[in-house]
Amino acid sequence: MAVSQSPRWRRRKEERPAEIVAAALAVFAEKGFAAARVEDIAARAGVSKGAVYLYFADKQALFRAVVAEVAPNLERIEALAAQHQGDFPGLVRALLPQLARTAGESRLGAVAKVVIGESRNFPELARIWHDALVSRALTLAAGLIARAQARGEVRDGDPRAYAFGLVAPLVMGLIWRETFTPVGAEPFDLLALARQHAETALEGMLKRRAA
Amino acid sequence: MAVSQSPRWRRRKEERPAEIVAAALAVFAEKGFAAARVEDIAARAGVSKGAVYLYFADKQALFRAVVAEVAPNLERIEALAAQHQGDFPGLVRALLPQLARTAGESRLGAVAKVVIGESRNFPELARIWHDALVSRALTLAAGLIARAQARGEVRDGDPRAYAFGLVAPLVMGLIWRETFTPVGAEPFDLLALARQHAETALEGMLKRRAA
DNA sequence: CTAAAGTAACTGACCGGTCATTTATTAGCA
DNA sequence: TGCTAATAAATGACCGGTCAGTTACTTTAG
Repeated sequence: MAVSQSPRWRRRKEERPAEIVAAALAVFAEKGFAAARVEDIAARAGVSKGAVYLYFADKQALFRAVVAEVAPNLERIEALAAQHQGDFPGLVRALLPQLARTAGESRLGAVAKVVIGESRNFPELARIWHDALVSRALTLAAGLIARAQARGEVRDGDPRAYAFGLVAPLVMGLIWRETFTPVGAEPFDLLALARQHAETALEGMLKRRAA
Repeated sequence: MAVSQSPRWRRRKEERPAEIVAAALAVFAEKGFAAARVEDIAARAGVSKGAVYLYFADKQALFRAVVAEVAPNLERIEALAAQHQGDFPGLVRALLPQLARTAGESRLGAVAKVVIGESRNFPELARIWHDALVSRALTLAAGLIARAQARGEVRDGDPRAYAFGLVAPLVMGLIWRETFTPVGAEPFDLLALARQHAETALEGMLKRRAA
């Protein structure tokens, strides 16, 4: 007999880590850090639990890899901001919707939710997330605003607070989507929110034009 | 001999529940729902683990009690809004800082963080929180805005989106305080944020006065 | 044939919830 | 007033289940 059985599994040293990280992202997003079972992550990656530990030292290392996977999405935004030529309103009108789109596509919001929820138990994760993403994004925005103030486009006021006011509704919308929409709350159209908020915020921040 | 020993414990049926809820609030805020140990809550309340189960059916019931404990803080705000006479700007200038103060004093932010973090595992909690607090607050704000629009004070636009833009920075600030400040991020002055944001948001939302 | 990729059974710790037992308090009675 | 029985508050040892991480073994592939 012995019809050449297809092997029960294959050795795929190269692609395993990425597959495991993708699976981990999904399971962490769904369950949070503590409640995510390594065995479920392994199963979703089509691998046994033991195999996960061939590539990652422990569960936290796995989560760090997930954060590293999601973080680069910010860079698209940073690039966009850096090469922008026009005035402040044009920048905001381009950036906010782009941010809404990027965040909507990636699982950024889901990971953010996990970080927020587990920050006290795993401060290390909160620090990584803060340094790699949140702080950078806020500094970027505050810098753009300060420059616009220097050019006389934007009113006086704490640039960090302005930056907060600019992005918080979007972040809030993301968290809303991850937290309340699944339990039956009315969903938000992130993109529409971003567009209306961009206009409102600009109206609030810009100096009145000389008539 | 028998020098009257002070008893090892006392029977205090009346005050136990409140004490246990207070302890639970602290421990949940610090650890999240899943990672909070009932035994730690009991210890902090000065009671054995078994005693907790004399007053609460299970861990979730305990969390529901915590939510019920924190929720009424919103009612002060609602009352303030209901009895307000003046115009929309006055209302916003009163409400936002008051919200910042109330939220700052109570452990509202801490509980919110827990709800966000565990919403997928305990959707029941998310639903309770949404119905008892978030939805009510948002509906309240949207209603006030819609009325101001009807009076011609506020520009056209989705009232819910405006409401989001109005409160999101504060909520974000709360979450920031609970999540990133403990790991060394620069803290925010919530009250100052509320004040500056109130002015900016008003400038953005109000119709231009006829000159 | 050998190295390393992968498996699966196993271990040890942890924790929510239970329950038989102990102890404070109250009521009843002389 | 002092003694005792009855009651219910509170304890803490324990059980059952879960799960991160380990390890002895099997399978693939050069």
